[in-house]
Amino acid sequence: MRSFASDTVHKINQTVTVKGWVNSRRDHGGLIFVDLRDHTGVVQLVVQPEQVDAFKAAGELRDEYVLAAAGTVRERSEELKNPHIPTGTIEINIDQLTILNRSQPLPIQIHGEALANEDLRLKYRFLDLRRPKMQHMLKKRAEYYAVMRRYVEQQGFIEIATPILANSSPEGARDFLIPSRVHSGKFYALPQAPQQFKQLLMVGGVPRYYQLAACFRDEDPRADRLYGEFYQLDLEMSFVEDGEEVRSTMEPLIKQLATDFAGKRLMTDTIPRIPYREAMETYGTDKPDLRFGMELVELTEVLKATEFGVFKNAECVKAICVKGASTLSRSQIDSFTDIAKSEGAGGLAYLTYEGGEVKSPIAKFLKPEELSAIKQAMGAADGDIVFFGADKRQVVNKVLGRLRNEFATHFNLKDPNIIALAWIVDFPFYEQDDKTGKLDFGHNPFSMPKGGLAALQAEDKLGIIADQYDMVMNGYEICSGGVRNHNPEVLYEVFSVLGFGRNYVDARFGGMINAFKYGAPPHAGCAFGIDRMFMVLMDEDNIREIVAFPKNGSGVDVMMNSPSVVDDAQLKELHVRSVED
RNA sequence: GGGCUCGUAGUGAAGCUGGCCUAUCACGCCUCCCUGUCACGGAGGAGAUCGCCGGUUCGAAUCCGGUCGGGCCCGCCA
Repeated sequence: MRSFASDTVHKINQTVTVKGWVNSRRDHGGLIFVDLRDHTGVVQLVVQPEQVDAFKAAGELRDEYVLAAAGTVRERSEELKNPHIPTGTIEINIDQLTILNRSQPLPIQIHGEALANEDLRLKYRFLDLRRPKMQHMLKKRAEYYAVMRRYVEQQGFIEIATPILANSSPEGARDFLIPSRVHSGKFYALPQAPQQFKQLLMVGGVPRYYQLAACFRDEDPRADRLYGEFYQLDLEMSFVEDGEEVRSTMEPLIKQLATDFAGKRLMTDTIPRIPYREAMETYGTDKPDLRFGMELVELTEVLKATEFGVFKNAECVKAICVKGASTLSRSQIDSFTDIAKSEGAGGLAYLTYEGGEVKSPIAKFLKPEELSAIKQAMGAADGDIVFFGADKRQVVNKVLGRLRNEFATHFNLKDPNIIALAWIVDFPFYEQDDKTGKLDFGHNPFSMPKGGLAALQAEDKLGIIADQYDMVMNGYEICSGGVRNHNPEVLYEVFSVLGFGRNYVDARFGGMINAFKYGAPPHAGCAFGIDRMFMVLMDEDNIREIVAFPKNGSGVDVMMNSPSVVDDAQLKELHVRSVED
């Protein structure tokens, strides 16, 4: 009967068979130790020369050889116990040892601290996955899925699969296209999200739908964004007209994941709802990390009479107070200045509070009453530095928002044991392009404008609010959702504001809008980015660390060599011309 | 598409203000020794045209330009 490594500790004086990989071999000439590793851990095998065949086989072992070993579990004498491993109190005296398979010398080291380049790890992912940390990740991920499924099913959601071969959706991300063999010149697209299908399920009478849905987007990746494919916990509820119902339905799950599942503390038990504009003004971003304060403080009024040109000529002046920042060296401040410039700032003005006075290259340009008003508004004390942003409002928010984040990292304010959650609500329905001045959808064209048809008639289109909400976890957007627009007339109008006629809408979204004409119930939902949320819960800052087989940053699977060229015959069958043409 | 950054034995690092680099160290690999190790130890050995191409120079891992590849970021991600 086969035993796992970790179980053998409970089987003293029993005969066991263990199977696994050679973690290490210590050959003392007349006595050979083998650390055998399986998914449960490591156990020490002892091979004596008296067991002639086993001893001979043990002599041939190398790292990562695969073996089956049978023998008797013995308690080690006190001085031989190893407190560093869970099975260190026992060892297995081996009678029989079979080499099941051999391994070439490893291209990457899989134990120890020094990790190979990520690209090499991905090429040899099957070896990388043998590392205990990766084994733990895989197991934990399965548990994570189970927790989510259990919760949503308790809430009455039922899982329904939606098509993978779907339709191109021109308004969103770049599609992955699949040429149709049967219909020459036509294409399927892999779904960017099951958005339209899940809304159709609502029309189809499903009260609550969920799916651990694969989503496909051909956009350049980031550290927190996979290339190509990722998973969402996708949900939709019918007869819901208030997004609050969706938010309050899902909150307990996320809290449970943060606490019971990930073993962290919640920053606040009540999850704040922060309007988009407030988030932008207070944190300079719509995905604020709320584990720390350092909020943006408006100083435009305080400094409206200033004669300091940089502030005087700016549309907006704001600042953040960085506690204890006076320890920063000049060159460190310079590097933060570079960051500010990279976000569009002209420079980075600051006031240092030290020894009861203000030190700064700009202090002499400010009147004493201005300096004291700033100090008071910022709540600055000795040891702090106040950093300013003075520019167009949008630029100031962006620069200070970025700096807030960078300073928090620098001063270790991001406590990994805390999860800070927030709902960002009331997104603008439309946004204006900086350069072209053209209006476009801010978020999701399928969400309901607050106030419905009447609101869309408003003169100020930028003031129209979408019933749309995101959940933010420690500075990462982990969920996006909305109350959907289930009214065909309102939906046509939403596009009409941008100059798109009915024909346009019918052509692109005909499947869905047609359905809405046959008694669509009001509905709302959301989708959680499973991979990204898991990354945050597992304390990783690279999303590829928590995926078994991710593509690299160029969208290449370096292990399987995809994408790859295909035969001309295949292309011909799909009515696709080869690249040479 | 753009910006920044990295590329040195199988792996991870050092060297990189040009010459003493005939490129250093650790892990791994090979041979031999070793009966209580646990990342065993000991002796010896192999293994690198310093990503690639070009330039500057008496001389380039080192400086410059280009190129390829990785990473991070911007754009993009309804």
